[in-house]
Amino acid sequence: MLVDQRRDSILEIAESKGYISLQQLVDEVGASESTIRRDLEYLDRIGQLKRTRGGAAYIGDSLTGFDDRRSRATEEKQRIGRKAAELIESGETVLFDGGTTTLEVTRYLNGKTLQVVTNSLPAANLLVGASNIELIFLGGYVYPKTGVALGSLTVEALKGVHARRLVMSVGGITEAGLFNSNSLLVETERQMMEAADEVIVVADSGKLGHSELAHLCPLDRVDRLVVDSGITEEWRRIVKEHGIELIIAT
Amino acid sequence: MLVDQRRDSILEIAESKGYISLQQLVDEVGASESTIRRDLEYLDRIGQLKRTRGGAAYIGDSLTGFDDRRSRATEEKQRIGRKAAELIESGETVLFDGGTTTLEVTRYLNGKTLQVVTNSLPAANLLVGASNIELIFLGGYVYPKTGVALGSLTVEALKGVHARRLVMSVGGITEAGLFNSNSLLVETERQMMEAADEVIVVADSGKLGHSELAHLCPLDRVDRLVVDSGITEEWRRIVKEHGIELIIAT
DNA sequence: TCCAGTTTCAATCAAAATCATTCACTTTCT
DNA sequence: AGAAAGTGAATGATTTTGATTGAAACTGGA
Repeated sequence: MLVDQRRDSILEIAESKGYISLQQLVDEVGASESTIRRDLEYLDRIGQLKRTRGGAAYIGDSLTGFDDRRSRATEEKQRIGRKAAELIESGETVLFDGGTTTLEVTRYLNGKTLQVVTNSLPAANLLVGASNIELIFLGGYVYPKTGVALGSLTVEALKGVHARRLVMSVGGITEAGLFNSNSLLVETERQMMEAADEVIVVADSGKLGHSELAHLCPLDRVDRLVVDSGITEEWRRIVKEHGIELIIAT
Repeated sequence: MLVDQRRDSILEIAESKGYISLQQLVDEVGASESTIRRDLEYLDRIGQLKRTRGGAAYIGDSLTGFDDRRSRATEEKQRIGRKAAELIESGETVLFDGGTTTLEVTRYLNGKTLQVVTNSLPAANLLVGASNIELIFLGGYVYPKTGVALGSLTVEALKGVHARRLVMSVGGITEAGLFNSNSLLVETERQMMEAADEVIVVADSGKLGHSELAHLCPLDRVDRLVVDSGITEEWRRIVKEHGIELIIAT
């Protein structure tokens, strides 16, 4: 086994368990104690591991902050994501905004050949490796909490873009329309709606009837709404009255 | 068997396995150890493989690509990164291009209050959480291998940007100037140089004397060069002759 | 607290693996 | 034929490895 190979496997084991004892590594990797010792020393020196007495601890990267949102996505959001992804066809250009529900949609694009335009750093991370996806990132001021690019740079970049569909999540929906918590975000999303032929809103049913700080647009700007089965009869009626195609993820 | 044929098959085997030992190659290819050795040396020199003791590692998008947690930077690159980070002062606006050495610089910005502009997805991931850093991402077509935004969208976005310093890595440096492997990348980097007052190039000493496909700019466009201590006497002289401040990371 | 027993560590060394270099031989092209 | 380039084997140098050793750091009981 090659040196780098061995060190990679040490890192992998360390990453999966968080902490790993030297003896355990000797057993699993199959090298001598001395060698493992030297490897740990090296990996500590280059800052990949923290050497401790009797073993080593993995140093998590700060960017894992995004990753653990994956686990926190509820089953509903996943179902909504899968259902919404079915609406997207190979060969299209699709716009994705930030938001955890939208992110779930990108997880289910597997295999589709797409041109994806997004201002969401987590979404970009998810898609950048995929060989069949051409990824265009909308630059701008990156909002620290959510990793979404916003502001005038983003709006300007959007003016040069046109897409078949926009997949968007919102903070709240009332009869007055869609809402979000941040006015910069709303400004960017408005421009996204301009740039897309069809607007698909993904939202869990808890968002219905809930309003937030900034008003985004009236309901009839939405073409399709993907929501979980918790939607009330009344809201089904309202949605239909506004000419929105209602898609329920079961 | 023809030379190129043999080298192709080496690459193929390396790609499929990620790592490959020299002995394994001797067995599978059927050439002598010396020949394989020479082939690996060649393939390393032209940047298709990374030669390691006992074998070689494939360079490319066989894995998820740029996932920086897995690809460990060498000690040299870390030292260069730390040294270059010292050149940056709180309160400044700094441009970072893609590249693994540049990425190392961003790791050592801790504590500094900065406005950071970058087209590198890995760099953005690293910095997005930092409370004292205002992050502006330059959008564009995201190049899958490296996670760097390139192309006309990026160039356009750069036209609206001005920064105190640019930190840039390159593929090769000769007396004719700086080189990189990708002409789209070069185009973007040229615009970055336009947008910055001071150009800092970070490179390990192996890049010196090495040329690549696309010519970026002549040497005298560089203000400072941060390099490891492996730099030869001759290159020290050349660098100084072109009025570049040489900074050696020890 | 102290002590004895245990675990872990750093340093050292010889064996093994890998490497760079050299050289004789073959092939290819002029 | 003769030069140039490629190949494979042999050589000694270098690096890595695994075992050994005594020192240092922990542990639990008195």
